[in-house]
Amino acid sequence: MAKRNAADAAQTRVDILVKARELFAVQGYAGTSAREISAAAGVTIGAMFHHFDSKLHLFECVFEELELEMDRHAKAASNPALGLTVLETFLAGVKTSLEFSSHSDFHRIVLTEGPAVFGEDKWREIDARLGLRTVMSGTRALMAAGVIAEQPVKPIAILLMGAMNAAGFAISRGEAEIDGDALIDAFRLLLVGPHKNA
Amino acid sequence: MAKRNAADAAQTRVDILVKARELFAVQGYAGTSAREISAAAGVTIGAMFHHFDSKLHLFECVFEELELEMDRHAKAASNPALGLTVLETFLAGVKTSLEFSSHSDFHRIVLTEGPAVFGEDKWREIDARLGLRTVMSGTRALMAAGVIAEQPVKPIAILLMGAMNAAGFAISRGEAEIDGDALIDAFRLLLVGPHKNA
DNA sequence: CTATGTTACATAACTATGTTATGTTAGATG
DNA sequence: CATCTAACATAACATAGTTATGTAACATAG
Repeated sequence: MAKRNAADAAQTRVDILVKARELFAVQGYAGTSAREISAAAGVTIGAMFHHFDSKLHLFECVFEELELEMDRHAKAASNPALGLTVLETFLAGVKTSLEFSSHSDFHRIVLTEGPAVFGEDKWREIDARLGLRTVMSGTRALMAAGVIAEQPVKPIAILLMGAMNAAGFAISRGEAEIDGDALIDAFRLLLVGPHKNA
Repeated sequence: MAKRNAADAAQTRVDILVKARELFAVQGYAGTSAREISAAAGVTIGAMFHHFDSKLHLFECVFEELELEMDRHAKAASNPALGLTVLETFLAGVKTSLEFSSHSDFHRIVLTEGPAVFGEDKWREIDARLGLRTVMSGTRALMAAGVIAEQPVKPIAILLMGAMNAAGFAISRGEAEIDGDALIDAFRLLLVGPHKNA
């Protein structure tokens, strides 16, 4: 078969993206060959390279897709919900992002493969552009409410975002003693300090 | 030339390790070919594969070397120094580990390439075995001293270790507003909370 | 409706890579 | 001195990403 219509071609492209995502998520970037992806998608390598400039470009497209999904979830969660305190609103955002970080596709492709495939600088640039702004705004709210001490916002936001990422990693390991609630509790206590509880 | 003595062979092995470390640190694992390493070390590929089973094995050896260096530094810093408070002793440990995380070799090879090359599970296993115990013991000291709230130690230790890693990443980027002191200050305020200062 | 061009693929060749198989030689050992 | 083995070198191999080339269906112009 050769050229069908534009809709068919778009479908082929989607098929490739779907299979690439599945394989990258399980086997990683280096562990997945271009031929394996094209075979899984039911097309030839030539077709794949017709739709994507390179294997790296294909990975970028899968990566971006996951980023956009994450972004959608984060925006939904950062909605200043009904009657929650500043702290609990922040923690709700943390919990959502944390759940997302533990999605195996996102975790493997964005968090693990991303830095090695793109190089750190480029990856951090993307990560900061996407997530740090949200965390910084939440952090400012915490400071304004007196939950955390007044201080420059960026350093503390970096620490909190790092803690969130680490929590996502920890959850995805499925280790004993560690689950979302335990980490959220730890986050709450970390922010509130020992003086208000006990 | 062929077989010299055992000392010469050991030197050859070291030469390969040194060059592999340099190249992996700059170009990453996938971006560095075995032939490039052997050429840089002044040997043939055959010689390289005589000393190391595979490219992965060579990477493992470089990785382990960096881990041991880190371990040595961490132990030196966790020495309960003269007259420091529990908090300041903990922060001194944080600062040392943070400085190390910003070493480009360690950062690239252990923190960035490691997870992608080994896979996350194996990498986390190594990371936890090496670092988490130290952080947990420091965390216990903080709790005993009343600096942070009484709670299960592992979740909070995971968050703190994640924050430390993120701080190391941030520093290595050389971004404006961010340096070791700023992050240590943020760490101090995060632990102490708003109630003791101001 | 036919001619033409473009798009969407397929096939196959090219190069570089990790790896392995096969030498070859110098030093240790008996 | 004979032999064995360790320390290399050389070359072949399979697979990877990539590219060049071919081909057929569809859209469009006339």
